[in-house]
Amino acid sequence: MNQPRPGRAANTAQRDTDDLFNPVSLARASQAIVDQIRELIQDGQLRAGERLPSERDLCDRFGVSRVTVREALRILEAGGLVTVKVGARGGAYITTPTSDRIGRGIEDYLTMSPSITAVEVTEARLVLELGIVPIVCERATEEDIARLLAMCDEADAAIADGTYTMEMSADFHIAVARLAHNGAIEMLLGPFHRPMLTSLKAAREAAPAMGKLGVKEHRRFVHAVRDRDVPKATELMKAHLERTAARVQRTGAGH
Amino acid sequence: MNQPRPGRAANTAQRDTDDLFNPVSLARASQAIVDQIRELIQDGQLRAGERLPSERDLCDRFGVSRVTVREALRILEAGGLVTVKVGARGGAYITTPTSDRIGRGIEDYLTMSPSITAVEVTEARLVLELGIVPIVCERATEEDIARLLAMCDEADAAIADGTYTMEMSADFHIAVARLAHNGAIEMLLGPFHRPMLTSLKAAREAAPAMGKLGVKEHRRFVHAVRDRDVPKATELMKAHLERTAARVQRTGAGH
DNA sequence: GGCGGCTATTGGTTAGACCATACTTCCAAC
DNA sequence: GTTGGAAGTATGGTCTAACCAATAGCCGCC
Repeated sequence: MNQPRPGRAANTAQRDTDDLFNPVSLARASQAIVDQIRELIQDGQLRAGERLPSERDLCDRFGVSRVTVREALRILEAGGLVTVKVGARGGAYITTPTSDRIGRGIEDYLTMSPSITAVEVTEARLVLELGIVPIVCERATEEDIARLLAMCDEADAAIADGTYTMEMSADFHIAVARLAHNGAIEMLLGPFHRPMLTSLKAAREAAPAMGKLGVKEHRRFVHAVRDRDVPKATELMKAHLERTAARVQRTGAGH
Repeated sequence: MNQPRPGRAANTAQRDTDDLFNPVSLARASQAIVDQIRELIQDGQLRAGERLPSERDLCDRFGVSRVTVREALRILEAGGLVTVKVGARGGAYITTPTSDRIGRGIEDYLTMSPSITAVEVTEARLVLELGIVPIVCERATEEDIARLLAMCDEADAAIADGTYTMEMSADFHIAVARLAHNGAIEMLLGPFHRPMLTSLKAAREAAPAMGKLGVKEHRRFVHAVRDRDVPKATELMKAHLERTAARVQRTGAGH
């Protein structure tokens, strides 16, 4: 187990004296590169918009092959830390993670983790959507409220047409979340809607009547927000969401 | 622009008849592979624990080189959808994303997105931590409460030693969140603590006194939970968090 | 019966090559 | 002079072929 150091490999910063329990191998050069670049970004030594050296340059600097550098870039790209462009003046540009990309990860987790039940997802959503009501009541501008009411009008029209969809309801809730004017909350709440939609679509018995009642509740909620009536808005939203939650529970925990 | 089909490349499922607007190149074979495998996972055709074919097998099946397959695997791995093991019987195993990995993404977003201020992060945390109080009061078992009290005891001891750290406070809050017995909430709340810690550490004037008061508040909160007194527990947690929030705000929005 | 080494499988990495893309430059035609 | 296109160049995307490293499982020796 302690031969004269076999191959190439930038792992296990080898120490000759056999002092006990030395760290045991980083294994995977690409990950080491990722860590290094990630740290540079977090330290602010690389800022959004800046361009990393070309892949071939990075090979020289890190002392690895292009394949390895490219794998590192793929990982960083998957994490939303860089975007890669082709062509002259192409390369890896530092970028700040978008809520979309992170949302995808959260959504994957909510959807695919077997330890997360639909009931839990619903509950978490309830915590978030109720929690923001006071903030929304405080910050919503007249334009914000007008926009929400317009959405209600559209929804009513869609119901009359028979073209109302669950997506429209989800859009309303997302629009409400946006009124908190808090990017962190928006990012957290966004990913909940697709999993909820699939849960609900599986359970859409009596959809038209449901939709009609839902829009009515939406509108009353907007009015409460307009009146800055936090308790009433909270109460309305709670009833609205719990009715939805009941439907999810009735359908069982399946995703 | 319509030569006899230049090279290899499995993109742009070429159609000879020039019917209008054919899809225009997937650009990046590795991404196409990722999409395919991701879909198989979401459809349930690949389940957690199952093993993908070896890289060399996948090359044959997808008709691409090993480099390309490996890039795809790196992306999937970064998203927490597979883990790759080396050696005989190694390979890519389907896994369900862990909250840790997703948390890393959220944390990156909270930390690095310039559009997210520390104030927003604090506010989002407040929404979550207050929102779960009723759930915690309902679900906390005697053992849960005993464990929280034990943490308070340890914290007191650490304060006496002068070894109390912000991490211990964060651990307490994480433990509380765990009592909601809701994986989704736990996943959302976890990532907040590291950004908060760095914000707070930057601002730790008068840390010792601070810590002492904090632990006292923790203990009173646990007592309220034990008594299933939702309003009181909420009130205590709110005061506790808002005191923290005030410190963050005083220090400015810097991350 | 248990232990140690062989072997096969499989991921990790390298090197060098070629193609596709997109920006730059420059020349020629109007 | 302006404009349009052609050549040049930098850069990512992919391929091939090979070797190294880690691991599980088998087999033979003691």
